[in-house]
Amino acid sequence: MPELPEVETVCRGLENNIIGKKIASVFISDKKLRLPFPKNFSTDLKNKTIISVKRRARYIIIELDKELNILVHLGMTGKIIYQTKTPTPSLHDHCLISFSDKTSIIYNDPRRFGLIDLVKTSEIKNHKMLKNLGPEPLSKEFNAKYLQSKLENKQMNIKTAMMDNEIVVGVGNIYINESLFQSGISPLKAAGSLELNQLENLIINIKKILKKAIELGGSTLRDYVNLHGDVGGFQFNFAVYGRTGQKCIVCDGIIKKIKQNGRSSFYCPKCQH
DNA sequence: CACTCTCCCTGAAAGC
DNA sequence: TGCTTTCAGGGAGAGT
Repeated sequence: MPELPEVETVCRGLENNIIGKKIASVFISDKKLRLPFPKNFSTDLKNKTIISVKRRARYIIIELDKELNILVHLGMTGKIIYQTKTPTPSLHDHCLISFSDKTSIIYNDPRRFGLIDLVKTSEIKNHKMLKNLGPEPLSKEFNAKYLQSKLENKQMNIKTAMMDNEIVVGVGNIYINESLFQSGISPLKAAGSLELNQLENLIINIKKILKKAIELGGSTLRDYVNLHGDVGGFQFNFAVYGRTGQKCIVCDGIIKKIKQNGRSSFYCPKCQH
């Protein structure tokens, strides 16, 4: 499941491989992703050149010439695969962009939770999916004072609050579970009840974990983009995620699994308070 | 306004 | 073994 580090990895891979290339042809499937493909998608893209690849939250923004941008969200199961030979669309391939040098990128997404849209440069900031997003987790803007101001008086549990994209973007289920564990904070704790130093600690751990994951993702970047379309050697050793019933790695507590707002939370009841 | 629930979707895994 | 059920989860929008 692509969380922010994976999206960042994909962006860097695209940056290294498709900048300056000219789009020769575009194929789209007849199935719709979270939203249908924009009208005239294929014809609008034809003969455009890739200028840059950027990321905002978990969205990939592929900038083209003529003030046009492809907005991509990988959802749960979306993948972008770069190929140097002419591909034929296979199962769950929903968008295939071929360049004039015969290379291509393929968007594959079995569950179709992903999203592909076309946005004018002047309209990016006001795009429905982007306009209400909070700060990037690795930015200076995401600090304890800021977080305290957003969480004060909130009764909602801290875990759910941290997954709210208006508070901070790109902190998915796995990473918030791990970050709360590293911070010794129970996912059940009311968001507004945390002390400033606890928030500081939580933020440090979120940044640390995300950075580490990006580093690991980055190290296998070449494989990811060019060969298999999956993250090969990228392994994160989770302390709590998916470890229901197993022993805590720091005390003799047993990892517990609960549901919060329809999402699984994993924590050690003995060392997270 | 604050918060929770539902839905979208397929495939892997668990249950029977 | 094979069928059925559950679960996974990002994010918008509906519901309370």
